[in-house]
Amino acid sequence: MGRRDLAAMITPLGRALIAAERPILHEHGLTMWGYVVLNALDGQPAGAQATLAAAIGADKTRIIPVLDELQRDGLIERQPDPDDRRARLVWITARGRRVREAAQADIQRNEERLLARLPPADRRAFIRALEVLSGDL
Amino acid sequence: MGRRDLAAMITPLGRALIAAERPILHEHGLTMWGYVVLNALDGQPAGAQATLAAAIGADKTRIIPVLDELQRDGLIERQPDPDDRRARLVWITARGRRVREAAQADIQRNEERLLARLPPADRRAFIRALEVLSGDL
DNA sequence: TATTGTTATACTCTATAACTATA
DNA sequence: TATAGTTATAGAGTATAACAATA
Repeated sequence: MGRRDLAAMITPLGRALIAAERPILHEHGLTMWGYVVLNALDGQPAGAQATLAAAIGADKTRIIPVLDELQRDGLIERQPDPDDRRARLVWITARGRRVREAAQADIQRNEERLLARLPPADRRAFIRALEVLSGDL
Repeated sequence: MGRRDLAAMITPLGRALIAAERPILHEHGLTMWGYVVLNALDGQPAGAQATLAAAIGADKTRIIPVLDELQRDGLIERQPDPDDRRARLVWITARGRRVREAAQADIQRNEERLLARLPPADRRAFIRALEVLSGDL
């Protein structure tokens, strides 16, 4: 009898990680999609909403309520593109960066507790493998 | 700048694996849930539907159409439990076992192509880590 | 009264279609 | 005519509520 299917191991693990993230994000006043958007915007120059949607693999209609909320909370800003007034440029604010970093610190602290169950070498190899395999999806 | 979040790497990877499985399962006449059910039943003694649902983390109502279809295709059988006639015992048939094994062989063959991108040591460590981390979810 | 399996209903998430304003 | 953003609608997937049979 061989190994279990990768998907059968990875999918529940991903689900568990998401479930663990949810309350942490909530403490920082973020939704999952809000956090994804902040991660995509941080370190990037201002771009159009369509560009952002494509970058995170979401429908353009999907992110609109997310952007509305992030803007209301002062974590991002939006402004019509002077070169093409159909488009709206989006960028992260200083406050958005701080919130994103604080949330990520808490999330990764929690993930470290899970990773602690692995021997150090396996743990480093696991991260390396994930970086490779999730490289170009 | 540190590593990416585990969930941010694992979730898209899981999604990609599921997407790759779908057409393979279709060739074997299986749905994703049907395959999950066959995997849960194989090697197990006949049990009640509620037990099965709990084992795969699904709602008891969720699996009913799945069981109907698997039974129609002769991959499982159902019979009222003589000791508690409210319950219906479910078990996999010989044909169900053959279909499950054939599907899994194709699925894992495909997964191996993905894993081939990793150095052999990392690849073994990755599987080991997944087995550990997905152990008790 | 509680539980198994079932069906019917409601809810959540996501994608598609339709609208506006610009190009 | 086509495209960016938006809104409204519809679809898929899932969970919740209600029911019949049995305990």
